[in-house]
Amino acid sequence: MEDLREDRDSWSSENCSVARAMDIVGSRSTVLIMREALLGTRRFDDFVRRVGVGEPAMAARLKDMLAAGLLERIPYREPGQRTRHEYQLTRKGRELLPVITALRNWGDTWAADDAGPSVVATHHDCGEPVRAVLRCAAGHEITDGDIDIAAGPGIIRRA
Amino acid sequence: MEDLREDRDSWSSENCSVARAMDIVGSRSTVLIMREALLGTRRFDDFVRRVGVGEPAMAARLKDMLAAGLLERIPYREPGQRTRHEYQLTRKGRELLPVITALRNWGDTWAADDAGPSVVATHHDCGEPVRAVLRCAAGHEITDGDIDIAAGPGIIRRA
DNA sequence: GGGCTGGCTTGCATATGCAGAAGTCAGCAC
DNA sequence: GTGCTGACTTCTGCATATGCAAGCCAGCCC
Repeated sequence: MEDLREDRDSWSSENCSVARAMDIVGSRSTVLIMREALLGTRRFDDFVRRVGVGEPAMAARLKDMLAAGLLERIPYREPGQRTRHEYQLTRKGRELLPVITALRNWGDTWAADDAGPSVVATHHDCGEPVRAVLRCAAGHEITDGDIDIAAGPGIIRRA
Repeated sequence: MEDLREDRDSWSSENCSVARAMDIVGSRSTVLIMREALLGTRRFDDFVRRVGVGEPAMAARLKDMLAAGLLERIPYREPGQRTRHEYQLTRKGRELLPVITALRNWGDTWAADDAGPSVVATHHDCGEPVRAVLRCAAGHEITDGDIDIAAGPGIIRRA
């Protein structure tokens, strides 16, 4: 199996999924909004208060995230209230959970408060803490970065 | 098992590992430098060329990352050359691999080029593709976000 | 039809990030 | 001691992100 790290300059990073993902969720506030959305927050004011960002910034970020398809705007109506809109995660947005979880794990280990982490994700069925881990399609868990980098269909080779 | 999502306003996000992680690795260029570092890049010029960022920005980012402890500056000497320095990942930096992998997975699925992903991480032992997945300490794989949010030692309650 | 409230928008000032071009510096080769 | 090269630093200028304060608007209540 070829490992592309051995000749890094033989292929370019123009087509890079990491870069494209960062173009969409690469800012601090977008990630914190995702954190809150994954915790169940759906309303504008709650996002503003819980994320700790100003209203103008929040409105701009939510607009970007709607355009990116991470959230969708759903009308709802509480009894005796007028129609409002809430922001619900799309599948595209929900699937960022491993990213947020990996970030939280890393932060818990390397940037935690002296008191320790404030929250822990646990498995609903068994109550054990949940972590983002690397696993191959054959089911093996990857331990010390025991991976190769192989070419995908969209690779761009160069001289 | 209590689920903190049920009363989100009973605890604050001041002590948030996600936010702290984003303070360190929250910019696009930092993540792309991590991508390259995890692919084996160690020298300034290579980082500049492969990440596609200007020299001043790269110098600033690398300085931040040294200060954050993601990289360390190691002197080396090629025969017939003067002493130089290269940037090696620390353990703290290497452990961002699940974050980068989760981002790459997500980008491959939701923001890929028509041609498909350019590279795929594969398990060195078996050659199967590697993904970041959620797993609990008891070994169960988490499927549809089947998690609760429990209090950690550093939680900050409020009225 | 006037007030209230949630959900924004506008305006202004500041801070950070990045590109591009050019200059600096260290030290081995010669 | 001069040239060369990798590794930066400096300078200028623009674009984006964010904070704060204030204003606007829709529509249900009364």
